[in-house]
Amino acid sequence: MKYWLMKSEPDVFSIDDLKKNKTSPWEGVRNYQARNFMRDDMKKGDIVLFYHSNAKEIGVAGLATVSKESHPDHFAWDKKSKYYDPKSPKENPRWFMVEVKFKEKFPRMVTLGEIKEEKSLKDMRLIQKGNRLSIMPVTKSEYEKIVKMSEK
DNA sequence: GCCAACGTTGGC
DNA sequence: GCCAACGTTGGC
Repeated sequence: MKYWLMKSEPDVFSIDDLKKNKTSPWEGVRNYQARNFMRDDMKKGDIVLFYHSNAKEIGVAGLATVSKESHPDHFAWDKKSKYYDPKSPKENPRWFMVEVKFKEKFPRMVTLGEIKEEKSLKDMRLIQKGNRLSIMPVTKSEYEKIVKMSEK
């Protein structure tokens, strides 16, 4: 089993939205590296740190699990979708997505500031300079540390 | 709203 | 294949 961090802008889709919907497709990823993680490496049951970016409060808001493995992002086929991409035809889809399922909302957010201050998390990809990846792998120990931080 | 750091596109 | 121009991400 693997661990992941997935970024979402809470104004668009927050941990509360996921809680309400129970499951959600992770549509709209239009970056090859992030796509490759979803398409090739994410397996059902993997755990996801749900991260709120571009918000008043930035950080890990809770947990989700992968409930459906990679399949074509059909929003790319929908001309009315903001994720429409004519370069991803049905016959040869370019973009893929997984489905995630709500697991829990942390009693309190583990903020980006706290993550930056925590020495044992200094190697997290999240806080490497210039990293804009919206989906990235997280180690087991990083995952466990963040869960622990959410508890106090 | 600003802007640094990327990633993508397209002309050559 | 190079690289300038452009678009996006995301913290502040």
